[in-house]
Order: sequence, then C-alpha cells, then structure tokens
Amino acid sequence: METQDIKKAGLKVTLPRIRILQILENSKQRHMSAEDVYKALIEADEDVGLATIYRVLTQFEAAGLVVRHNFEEGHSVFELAEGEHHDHMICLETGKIIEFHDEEIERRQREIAKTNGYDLEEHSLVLYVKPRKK
Amino acid sequence: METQDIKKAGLKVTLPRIRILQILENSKQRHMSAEDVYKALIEADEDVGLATIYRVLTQFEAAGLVVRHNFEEGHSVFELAEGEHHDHMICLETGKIIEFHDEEIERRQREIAKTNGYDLEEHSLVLYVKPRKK
DNA sequence: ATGCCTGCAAAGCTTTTGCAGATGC
DNA sequence: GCATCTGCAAAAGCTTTGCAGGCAT
Repeated sequence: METQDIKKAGLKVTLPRIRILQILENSKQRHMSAEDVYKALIEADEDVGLATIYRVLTQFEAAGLVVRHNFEEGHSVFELAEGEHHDHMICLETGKIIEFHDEEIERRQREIAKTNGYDLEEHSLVLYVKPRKK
Repeated sequence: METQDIKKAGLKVTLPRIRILQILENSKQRHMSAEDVYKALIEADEDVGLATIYRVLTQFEAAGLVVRHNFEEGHSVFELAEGEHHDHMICLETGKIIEFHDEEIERRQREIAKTNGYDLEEHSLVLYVKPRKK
C-alpha cells in the first residue's frame, strides 16, 4: 500500500504523493519522465504542479522508492524500485526498453573495481540495440 | 595533425575548430565539458564563443572525432576518440575517472542482446566506485 | 565570389527555487 | 497549531538557434 511506503520514507502522506506513486504503479510504461507523470495526472483529472512532481520524485529517489535513470541526455526517467536490480537494453528503432540482469557481468564489474583498488558502489549499464536481421 | 582530421570530417579548417581540437588533445583532463573547453580557450587567450564550441563538438561527435558522455545529468562531457573503445569507472569520493576495457563484459553484452533477438549497436557502462578499505 | 562559419543575443528545455497559502498530523 | 507541503511564477543551467557579418577556398 502506497501510504506505508510514503510514511516509511519519513514523508507526510499527501494526496499528490499518493497520486504520483499510483501513476508509477499503474502506468503501462515502467519508465516515465517527470513530464510523463504530469501528463498522466492531468489526464486523470488530478491537479498536481510539475514542480511538485520533481520535488516528490527526488524525495522518492532519496528514499529508495524509485530509481532515476538518464538514458538520454536532456531529461531523466523514473521507475518504481521494486524487485531486483537490473540493467536496460534500449531498441534504437522502436524505443522499447527491455530489462535484464546478468550475474556474470555483475561479478566481472566487481572484479574490475577491485583490481583497480576500489569497491563497486553502483553502476549504470545500458545496451543500445537494433532488431536482429537474420 | 588536426587539420587532416577536420578535413576528413568534411568540415572547413577554421581557427576555432583547430583550437578546440588542440585543447582536447593537450589538456590534462581527458573528459571535458563544453564549458571546460571554453574556459581553457579563454585562458589561452583565444576568443571563441560558447555556442561555437557546442556546434563544433557536436560536429566532431558526428564525425567520430570525439565521444560524448553523459556521466551525470545536467551536462555532457567530451573526450577525444582515439584508440580503443573503453568504459569508465568514476570514483565517488575524488571524482577521478578511470578508463578500462573488459572483453568478457563486451562479449557477454553481445550475447545478451542476441538472446533477446537484437544486435548490439553500442553501450554505455559506468562503474561508480569508492576507494577500497582494507 | 559563394557558401560555410562564427559570435552574439535570444530562445528552448528540463529542473530548481522563493514564497504565500494550504494541508496533514 | 505548527511544520511540512504545494502551486505558481520566476530563475537557473545547459544547449540550441536566428541572424548578420566574416572567413576559407
């Protein structure tokens, strides 16, 4: 239930926050920009300011409720932080986003960091692909 | 020689373009924002407009002379496209950028794309790390 | 000479911030 | 009741664009 998540984040349970969380949960797109969320709210006849959406999404990110990605320059997209960590594959022709997780790559990344005297804190991996021609 | 590279890109060999290429070649930092290049030119007493730097860097990117990265949201950084493809590791404490190349990860990425019915066109991999505590 | 380039200033976008009023607890 | 939150409008960054003059070939 959204209310619990918001409370756990140390934030007051307000209508805008509930609505934003619901949009992220129920939208067909898993990855939405602030503008996307804004439009979805308008369509649902909910009146939430764009500035609020930015503020709330940033708070949700800090609380670990959502993850922010910068797939392309110019704007961020947000996705609900549920389930396992995963990386993304973006089709250059259709724009479709596919999520995947590969333990071999994860392990290798940790090894590479270690080899250089570092600990891996996080990473960002995006594969840009095109439909395979047979 | 810079002149050749610019010519090969189908661009006129102008002073601003030569200067920008030289900055990228000779600066201590391999990764520079448009603003960084601008400041470096000012310091070198070269008078080049910021708009020109953006235009030229974009042209150089299209020509494959430089690579654009979006390590952090808000602004791009550019690096000279010389030598092999490589990925980046960024230290969260010092901001240091380390380049690396790992064939195992490269291979696995191609496999993952293939498994999903795609061909890998390009990818972006950034590891965020912290100095290893013993 | 002509078409590509450049600088400047203005505009465009996404995101952030100041502030006064509204709301949750 | 009080602190937090929100909407609005303005501001802030980075980047792009229009335009008139300048430069390379």
